[in-house]
Amino acid sequence: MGSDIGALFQREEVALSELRGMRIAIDGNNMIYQFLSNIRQADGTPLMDRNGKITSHLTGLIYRLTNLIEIGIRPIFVFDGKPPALKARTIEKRREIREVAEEKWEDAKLRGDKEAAMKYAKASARITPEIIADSKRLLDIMGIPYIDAPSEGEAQAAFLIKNGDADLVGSQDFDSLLFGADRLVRNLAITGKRKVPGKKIYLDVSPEIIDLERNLERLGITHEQLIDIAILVGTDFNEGVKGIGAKTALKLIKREGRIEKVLESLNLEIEGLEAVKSIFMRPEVRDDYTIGWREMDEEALLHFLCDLHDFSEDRIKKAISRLKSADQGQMRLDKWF
DNA sequence: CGGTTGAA
DNA sequence: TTCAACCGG
Repeated sequence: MGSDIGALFQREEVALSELRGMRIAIDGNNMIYQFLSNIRQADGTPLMDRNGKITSHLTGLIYRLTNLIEIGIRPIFVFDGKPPALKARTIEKRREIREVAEEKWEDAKLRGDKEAAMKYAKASARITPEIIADSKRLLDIMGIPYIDAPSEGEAQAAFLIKNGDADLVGSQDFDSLLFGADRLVRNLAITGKRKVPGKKIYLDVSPEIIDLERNLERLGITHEQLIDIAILVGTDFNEGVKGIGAKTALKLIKREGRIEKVLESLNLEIEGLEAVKSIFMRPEVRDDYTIGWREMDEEALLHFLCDLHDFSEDRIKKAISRLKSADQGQMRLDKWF
C-alpha cells in the first residue's frame, strides 16, 4: 500500500512501446500482489491447478512478461527481504483486514452476491513464500533476472537506478520515490479498461512516468521535504497525523520548512521520527548483485506451466513463439545499432 | 490481468 | 473488424 502521496505528482502518460530498451526494476511483490488480487473467477476464487495450488500469479506473469519482452523492455525483478521492525504494525493491520475480508467473502458467496464476493476476495489476497518461490522459478525459466532485497524491495529498486543498472522503477506504489528513485513507471501493462472504486465505471489506464526531480522542482521542495510530507501523511513505518493528507502536508512543510517545526506548531509528536526518516534517507540495500538476461528454456516452461500447473499447452506454445520472435527482433536491432 | 470467443 | 463478455487454472 505504501504512503498516500500520489496526489502530489504530475505524471506523463506514455505508450508501452516508448519503453523499448528500458531496464525496469520491477517491484515484484507489488506486481504479484496485483495479479493475486485481480486474476479471479466471478465468485472471487483464484485460478488453481488440479492440486488446488493458486496459479493466478503465474498466469499474470507469463502473459504480462511476454508482452513486455515482445516490446523490448528488459525487466529486473526485485523482491522484498526482511521488513524493518517499524513495519510490524502495518503488517499486523494488513493481516487483520485480510482476515475480515475473508469472512465477508465467504458470507457474500453464501448470499450469492457476486459483486461483494469479488470485492472481498480481492482484499483477501495474500503473498505466500510458495507464491514467491513459484514466481522466481518462472523468472529463471524465462531468463529474467531478479534480486532479493535485504529489506524493502522498493528501496533496492531505487538503488538499481542510482547504481546505473536500471532506467526506471516499475510499481503501482509511490514509495520508490521516497527512496530516491529518479523515475517511476506505473500501470506497466498493455493499455486496457480497468474498473475503479465506482461500480460500472471503466477507464482506460495507460502507463505513466513520474519524474522525481521534475516534481520536486515544480512543488518547490527537496527530496527530504517530500519524505517529511509522507511521514506526516503516514507511511508503512508510521501512522501519520489524523486529518492531514498529501496536499495539507505539502502546505505545512512549505510553510514550516521541516517536519519537526510542523509537529511543534501542532503540538504533536511522531514516535520514532528519526528512525522512520532514516529508512527513507539511508535505506538498507545490497550492491553485491548481478543482473543478466538469458534465453528462456522452452522445454522447462512447458513442463513447469503445463505439466505441473495445468496450463493449456496451446496457449503456452503461443506465448513461447511470441517470446522467440521478440528475441530475433532484438538480435536484428542489436546488429543494426 | 490478458487471451479468446462470439455477436453485431 | 470491433468490442464486450467470458474464461483461464
